[in-house]
Amino acid sequence: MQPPDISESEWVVMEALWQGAPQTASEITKSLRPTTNWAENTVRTLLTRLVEKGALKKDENASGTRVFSPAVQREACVGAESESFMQRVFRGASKPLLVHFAQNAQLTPEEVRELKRMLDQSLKNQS
Amino acid sequence: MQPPDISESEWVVMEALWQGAPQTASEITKSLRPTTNWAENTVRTLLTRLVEKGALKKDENASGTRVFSPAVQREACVGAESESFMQRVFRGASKPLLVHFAQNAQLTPEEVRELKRMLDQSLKNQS
DNA sequence: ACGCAGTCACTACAGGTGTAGTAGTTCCTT
DNA sequence: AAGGAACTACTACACCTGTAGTGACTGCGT
Repeated sequence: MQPPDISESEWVVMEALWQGAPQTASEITKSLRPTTNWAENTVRTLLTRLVEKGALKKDENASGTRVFSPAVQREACVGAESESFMQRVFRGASKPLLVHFAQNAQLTPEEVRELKRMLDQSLKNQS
Repeated sequence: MQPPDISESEWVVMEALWQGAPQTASEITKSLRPTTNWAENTVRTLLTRLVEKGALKKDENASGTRVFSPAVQREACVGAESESFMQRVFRGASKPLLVHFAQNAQLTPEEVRELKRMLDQSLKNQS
């Protein structure tokens, strides 16, 4: 079960549900309103499409209202998107990608230390 | 002049031209054939769209055949794509992004050393 | 002079996306 | 019981994308 392809607007909805599920359509709409200003029907359309794609599951709560929850893990989707992005823009090469982001990120010394530790770790786990 | 939005197939064509320009439509088609197997008309459509978007310029060579060259720099497009990817998938946070790719990349010890150097550099240049 | 190969601008068409609108059902309120 | 709010499934529609096909023009080889 590869994670399905999730479009930009759909990501916004998924994020809301990864942050807390299950939620009803109107709860999601309300929580997104400040940032997106989408009509409720827009959110509903996205929800429907995400269910069709298998990214969400639909259920009913005690009062008979539909509620939605993720059917795929955020990590899996992040992985898939990242992979396809790396292929497209960096021709699949992770080093140039890391170079690019390392140069453009404004990291604190603390974050740099942590990343360097992770890089060392990644060597060890490579066995 | 922000770099225009370039779709997945369009990237393939752009890469060919970033690698060497100017080129005619049939030259590009031939050089892409092994990997994409696209009909020449497919490539021509992509070229036309890229010219419309302002990503390519069209010109004529000595024998009157149209030739194409990039009108935007690869670096600019990579930057724009990277930014939008980071926003969408990592909510704009570069550290989690770097963590993700640092963990998943299979880097050689040499590459790790180099990256660590770059991270240090990025701290200094931040001033 | 004719036909074939290359080139070109147009057109095509289905599936995905962004962004809703409509119309029907249901339940709560007055 | 009637009106309105919430919910739902459908429908709409324009633009982007992937992937070509058509028909016209042209210059080269015979």
